Amino acid sequence: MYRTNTCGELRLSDAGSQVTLAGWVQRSRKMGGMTFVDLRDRYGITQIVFNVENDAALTEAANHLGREFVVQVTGKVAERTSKNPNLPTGDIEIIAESLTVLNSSEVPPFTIEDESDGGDDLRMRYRYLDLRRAPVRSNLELRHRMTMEVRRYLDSKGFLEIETPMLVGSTPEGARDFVVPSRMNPGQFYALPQSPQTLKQLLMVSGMDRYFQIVKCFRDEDLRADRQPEFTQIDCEMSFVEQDDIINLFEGMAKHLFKELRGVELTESFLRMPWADAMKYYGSDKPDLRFEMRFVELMDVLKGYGFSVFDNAAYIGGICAKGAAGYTRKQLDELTEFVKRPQIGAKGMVYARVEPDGKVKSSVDKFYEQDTLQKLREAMGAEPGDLILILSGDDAMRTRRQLCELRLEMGKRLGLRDKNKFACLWVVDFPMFEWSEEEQRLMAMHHPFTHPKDEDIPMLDTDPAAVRADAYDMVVNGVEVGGGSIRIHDSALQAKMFEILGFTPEKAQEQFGFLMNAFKFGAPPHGGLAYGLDRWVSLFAGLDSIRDCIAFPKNNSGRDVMLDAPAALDQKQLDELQLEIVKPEAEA
RNA sequence: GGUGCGGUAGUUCAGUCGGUUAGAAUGCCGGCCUGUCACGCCGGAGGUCGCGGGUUCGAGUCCCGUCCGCACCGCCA
Repeated sequence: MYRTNTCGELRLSDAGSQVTLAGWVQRSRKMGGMTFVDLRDRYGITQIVFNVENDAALTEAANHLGREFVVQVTGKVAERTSKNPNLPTGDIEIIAESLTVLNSSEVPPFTIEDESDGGDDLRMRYRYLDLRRAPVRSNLELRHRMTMEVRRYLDSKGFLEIETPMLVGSTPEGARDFVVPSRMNPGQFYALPQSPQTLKQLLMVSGMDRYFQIVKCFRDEDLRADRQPEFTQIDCEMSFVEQDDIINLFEGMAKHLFKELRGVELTESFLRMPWADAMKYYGSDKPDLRFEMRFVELMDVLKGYGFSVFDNAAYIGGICAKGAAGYTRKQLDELTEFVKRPQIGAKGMVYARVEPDGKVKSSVDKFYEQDTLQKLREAMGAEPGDLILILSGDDAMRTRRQLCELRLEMGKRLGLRDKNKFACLWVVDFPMFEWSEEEQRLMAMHHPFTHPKDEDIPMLDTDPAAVRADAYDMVVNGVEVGGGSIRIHDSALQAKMFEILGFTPEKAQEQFGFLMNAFKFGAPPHGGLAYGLDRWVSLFAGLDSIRDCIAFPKNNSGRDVMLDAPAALDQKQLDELQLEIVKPEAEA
């Protein structure tokens, strides 16, 4: 037996008992005649004490322990003469009687402590060491508890967890696929699923009725702090349901998770905001509602006074930052620089302070009389001490997106984006399509299996761009944590959808014939939703990047720096797969 | 595909206007120390300044290219 106890469980009540612990040497402190060793495992840290008065040879052995040595220690639990209130085990220590080095260790390349001295890249290279650190481990523990709670909740609602294949066919719509060559079918390729979308719909045709799966999905697109090429979805589908049924059930799950994992009791129903409102008032389909600061459109108020920037604008919008009238010229210049950054792209920013006496002082005072500025103040609902920030532009949608960035920045600066506050909502009534400049055609905004709103179906022929869908996203603190839709279950409507998306009937049959065929055999009305597990865990743990809750994540360029993948294949493997690497001419 | 920031000791970083032997902290090694828990004290070792080229009497520093990392835009049905 390697151990009788873990390094996290012994307390004062255990004093006097003989125990054996095993773990890693976190650190040792040599005091001359005595040596303290902090022994660490998954469960905590326990102090071991060696004393020359008890055993000189054993103490000498302890003095040669290095960081991260794996050791086994037997001894008596004793009350400490000086306790450490920072450790759960801080009231006791183990008076060592024997010491076995189970394995030595090289000096780790970074310190394995809560606050490591290692940079991201180095820690990823040695991720197995990084995972020894308590903060990283606790993220994985939270992730584990989350999947357990998801299974518990969905099982209680009658859901079946069913696995779907990882080797599937490539789909033309949507993200790029990771592809896998087939040795037995030379020249042909599987694709890894971007999501089990069509398969779960087929499970509904099979009568499975309530399905879920905690499943890896793969998308060969560029990465971000919140985007990995492989990520985990909580993928769900239900039959004989309307949008409200799905929203209610998964809102229930969200509340369950908040309660179990964060101890946050959410009693109110989540706000349901039409997509058009989200864009109009927040410039985003995933508004952060931890703070209000709604957009106010100011075309009627500010246009036509000779300020050409506004007079020529297709959109003028403002936000009101409560209590920020004291912003200095430097701070305002910083904000102007912020919105002018290339990735935001605004031309400039107009500001107006409401002074204690109610007068409005703006950066465009020479164009506007005080009574016009008072109309501005009224429109914005601004009070003395408030700061009004205004952006304008010749493209309403683009200007709203810029204003959205400014709003989020102001929210951050005013401390309104508290990681311990949670604002949940559903964004509903998404447009069915969006225009793709690159492809010069309509693309499905959600996916091509999404059911249009019944009342908008007639517009599929006349004005498809105006058609709304039975699609919904759950948004928490400005993060899209999940989304779904009611699906088309009628093969004729599905065929029409493909037609609008520019598929020929032959192409649609080739790519999605299996689905449309299945729909001919009694497909039930159905719909579903997928939650992004990594994003939920990041949200609950207050992480800046989903990498921190993934055991072995990829870096910014999609590489696994620990495994050094991806890598070239041996010629033998290439031959077997009948693949040929064509090098660029410059290299040949 | 694009933009920005970064790459100097094991690690995290500083390094002025281009100028002597490239520094600090921490870690590591050795010594001292019997109540530490970020122990303390003394001493020591440790550098391809990412790589290649250029400018210059002289480059960690300036220029060009390139590789790598991070953030973002495009992209992500």
